[in-house]
Amino acid sequence: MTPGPAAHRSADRGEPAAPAAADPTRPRRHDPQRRERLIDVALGVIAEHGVAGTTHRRIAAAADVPLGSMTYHFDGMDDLLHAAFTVLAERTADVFDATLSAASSRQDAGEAVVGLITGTTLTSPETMLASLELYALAARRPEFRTITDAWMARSRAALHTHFDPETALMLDALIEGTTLHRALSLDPMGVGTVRTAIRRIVQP
Amino acid sequence: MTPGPAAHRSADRGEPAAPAAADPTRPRRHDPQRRERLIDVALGVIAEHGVAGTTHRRIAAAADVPLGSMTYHFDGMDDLLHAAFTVLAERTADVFDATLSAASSRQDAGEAVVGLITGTTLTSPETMLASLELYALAARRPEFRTITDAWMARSRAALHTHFDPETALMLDALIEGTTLHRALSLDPMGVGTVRTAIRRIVQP
DNA sequence: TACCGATGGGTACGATCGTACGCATCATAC
DNA sequence: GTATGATGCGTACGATCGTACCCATCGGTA
Repeated sequence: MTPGPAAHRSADRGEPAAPAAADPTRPRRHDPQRRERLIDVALGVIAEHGVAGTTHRRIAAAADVPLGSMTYHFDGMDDLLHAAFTVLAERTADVFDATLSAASSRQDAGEAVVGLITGTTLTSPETMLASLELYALAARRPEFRTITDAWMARSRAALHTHFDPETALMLDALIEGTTLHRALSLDPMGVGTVRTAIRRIVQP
Repeated sequence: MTPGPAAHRSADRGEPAAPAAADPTRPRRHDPQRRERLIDVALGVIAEHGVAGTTHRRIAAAADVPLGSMTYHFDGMDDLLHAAFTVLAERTADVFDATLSAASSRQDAGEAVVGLITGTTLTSPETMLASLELYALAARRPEFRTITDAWMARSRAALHTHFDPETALMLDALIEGTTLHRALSLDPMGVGTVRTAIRRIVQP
């Protein structure tokens, strides 16, 4: 047995297999980072097709790797989803953290939040779509809750450096609802309204 | 051809079929409302397994009807999802409408919103889980947007009778974010915090 | 340089799914 | 009472999926 990163609990079926007549036009590739690349591609597939439409084959095709590569790098679909959503949460939280820690005043922080909501980094279609899928998954399956918990904890901590705990909680909820509505609504609320909402929530 | 409610664009394969030797212990049932019941059961299945895990067989088993009944009453999976989510949105909006129209003052309306958020009707696990699935689906597929659009329009209209348009928008977003966080968080924010947030948003 | 484990690559298998029928039987309109 | 269409029921088919292999071939280390 060849234990890959995602070691299988193997159970031989003792079957023959056709010789792997490698396509000469497609030589073997040296591809470190393949796992990381697969996670990236997986996030795109999740955003486009939802968890419901995310399959090993679809990801493999999108990443241009053979199907077998999926089972080598990931110990099943759940492991793949967990890895992908973890990356999503960490990336997003990193941006959130960095932006907020760059703010030097309470007013700056408020405006930074407005920028995050109305900007295109945190609320890109792909990020929003994948986040929604994560929420739906985490709400149903506790083993994915750790991802959202850590994410929310980081968000609150970042807000905490500028606002009192209760305000941070309310602000976090407002951010969530605003980004969600902006993603779903045909005519999303404008920047001015977002700014007004933030100001009302953070006032002493 | 027997055109059912969900007429098939039939294409005969000209195959024989085994005689339907009905199980004598399970006589044929007279079951009007079956379609409505299937929609109800489908919402439960969606909440429990997500759209990803929602299958005709699973719903049929949960509703204790034969598999064939699914294709008779619904013209495919999308039709089923559309019907189920439409019912979800209308039911939820009905409760929202009724509760808000019962409020006679601005203060009453604010307190009614607090009650909706912290109560158990609008934010039951099943409703929240199914709603999240709808959001994720609608964000990705425009043909489901009509459901969320109508839902959001009704919510805003209901809030509109008590608050100015901009406040209604902000309040709607806050409600969304708060219910979402309460559903995902391990220790959801308390009633007091919710009330404070609502008051801050609706202040003139 | 000679190994050898880590990685790349192809494919088969069993399970499950959506769907489409064919037939049986009831409710209802006449 | 009888015809007839709506509805209930069971099952087969082709597609697709997750997964588990087997084999080939590199890269790094001894």
